[in-house]
Order: sequence, then C-alpha cells, then structure tokens
Amino acid sequence: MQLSKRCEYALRALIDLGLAHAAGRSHVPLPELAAHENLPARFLEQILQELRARGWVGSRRGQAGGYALEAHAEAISIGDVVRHFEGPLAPIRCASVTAYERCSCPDEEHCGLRLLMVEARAAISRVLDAQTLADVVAVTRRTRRRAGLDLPFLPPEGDA
Amino acid sequence: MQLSKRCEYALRALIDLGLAHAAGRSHVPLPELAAHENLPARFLEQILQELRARGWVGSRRGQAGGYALEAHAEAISIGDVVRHFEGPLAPIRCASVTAYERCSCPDEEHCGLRLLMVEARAAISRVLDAQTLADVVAVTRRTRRRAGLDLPFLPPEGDA
DNA sequence: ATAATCCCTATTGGAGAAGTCGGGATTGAC
DNA sequence: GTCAATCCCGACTTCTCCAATAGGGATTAT
Repeated sequence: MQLSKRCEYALRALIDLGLAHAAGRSHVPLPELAAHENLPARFLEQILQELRARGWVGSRRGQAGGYALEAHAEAISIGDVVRHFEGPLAPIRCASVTAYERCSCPDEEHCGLRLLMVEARAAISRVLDAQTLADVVAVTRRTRRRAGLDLPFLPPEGDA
Repeated sequence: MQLSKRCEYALRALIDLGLAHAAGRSHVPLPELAAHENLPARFLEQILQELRARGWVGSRRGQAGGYALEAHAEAISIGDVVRHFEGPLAPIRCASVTAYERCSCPDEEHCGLRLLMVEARAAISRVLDAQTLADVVAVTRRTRRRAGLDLPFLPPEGDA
C-alpha cells in the first residue's frame, strides 16, 4: 500500500509551497525547495513540472523566479494528488468508485473480498478526500508554533 | 494504493479454501481452484507455495491431493496477508506502526503529512486488521445464500 | 551581459510484476 | 507395479515502472 517517492515528494513540495504562501512568500526557487526537503533537485524538478501541467502549481523564470501554488490550497484535496500519481485509492479495481473495472472472479456481486475492499477504499477516502492541502498546511503550522519553532519559507526582505 | 495481483490472487485462493473448508471439503486441487477463479494455474501454484511456506495453507500430493487451509480461518487476519505480500499498510514508512523508518524531511515530528498518513494507516488497519478470513468467508456464504445461490466447493461424494 | 532560474527531452540502471516452462517427487487407484 | 494425478522446485522471460541523472535551451531581473 506504499506511495511512490514521486507522490510523496509531490505532497511534500505542495505543502512547502503552501507554507510559503501562508508565510506571505510568492515564489520559491527549486534549489531552496530541494535543499529544505533533502531531495534530489533534478528529480524534484520533474515532479514540479508535472504539478504545473496539472495546474496545481505555477512558476516564474529568471532571477527571483521559482514555484508557487497556483490553485487555492483549500481546493487541492490530498486524495486527488494521490490519485494523480498512484491511480485509484481502492486496493482492487472492482472496489473502486472512480475507476471501477470488472474483475475475473466468478461472482463479483457476492464476493466478500470485494465488499471488504469497498470498505477499505471508503476508509481511505474518508481520510484523504476530506483533507485538503490547506488543512495539512494548517496542522503543520499549528504544531510547529506550539512547539515554539519558527515557520519555514519566510519572505527574503520585501517579497510580493 | 493498488494491491498486486499476487496478493489479490492469494486472498481469493484463501477465501476459496475457507469456503471449501466450511463446506466440509478437505483438499482442493490446484486445477479446480484455478478454473474456479479464472486464474493462470502455474502462477497461482507459485502463490499457493508461498502461502504454504507461510503456514497458512497445507497440501497433499498424489490423487485426491490438493490444498487446504492449515491455520484456522479466524486466526488469519486479512491485514497480515496484505502485509506479507505488500509490506506495511502505511502509505509512507514514517507513518508505519509495524515498520517505521525515519524519513528525510526536515521536521518529522511536526510534519502534517505524516500525521495525515498516520490517520490513513489507522483507517486501513481498522478495516483490514479487524477482519479475519473467517469473516470474509462468512460474508460470502451469507450473501450467496441470501441470493439463493448454492455454495461452491461442495465435497465430491464422501470426502474426509 | 550575466547569472539565476525554469523548461524540455532523453537515457539509465535496477527492481519488481506477472507470468511461463521443464522436469522431479509423491501418492492413490487399478 | 504401473499409471495418472497431483504437488514441488527452480529457472527464465517479458514488460513496465521507479528513481534518478544528464544535457542543453529559453527567459528574466539586475
């Protein structure tokens, strides 16, 4: 049930951009993101391009360029990000809501396995589809603040 | 979040063996299992060997041989079967209970993503770890009976 | 002009998924 | 004792995807 690194890094990058936005920062350059998250820059770049193509992230070139959230953080559901990188949430296709596919078993309708997996998929969806990027960003900010830590991605002297 | 075919077939085979047991059948030969589930026999065989090695399934050779449940169906949790084939239930390692691993992010403790994934893993576990093979078999039998269908894997004339 | 940035395409190395195949060892029935 | 059905074991293949690396082009603030 593991997520791919692509998906994990994508989520981490989105959260960072959300944090940056919340901190009043506009664009964050790739090197800074990669350094902050300890990720290979070139690989992360690929992923950010994918997020851009998908419309979740915007970019600006040249000096003072970088990446920023394009969509509203409240409009990005974690479930959808996962779906984009991993496909359907359901463990087996015949239990999927968004990508149902008939399975090869003799009696799908009365299959106990399918019924169980429908429950599993519902449980996953209840967590991942209910939470938006904004929620995750908010939790991160709150817990960090409670611990007395300062927030990352502060603007570098007068940033619009 | 998809399960591999290996894992799916393993679960289907286990359920079949559970149904057979419940129907008073002792051993079911591979060809019958494969035909009933529409699965490639040779591949399914591999999987059954794996289930046998793990102690969930027993076998008998020669004529009137085949496979049968070795463990009690109530003792086989679906979550454990999934874990055996797919690894930890948690979407990311730093959210795993049974296979925790530190992640490369700068502040794991206050990471909103991790907290979310801990919830996701809990939700999955609540479904898959709570259900045993016996439960799934029972559901299958019940729903089939309600629909007026007869149960599969009946003993072939006086089977011990 | 220049340095920092994003943008695009290709390639690689390795692992794992999903099977396939050939042949050996047991066992029950006749 | 033979025979057919069955399990047992290990190798092999084919394909896809993952995770990452690499090279070089376009854009933009200073």
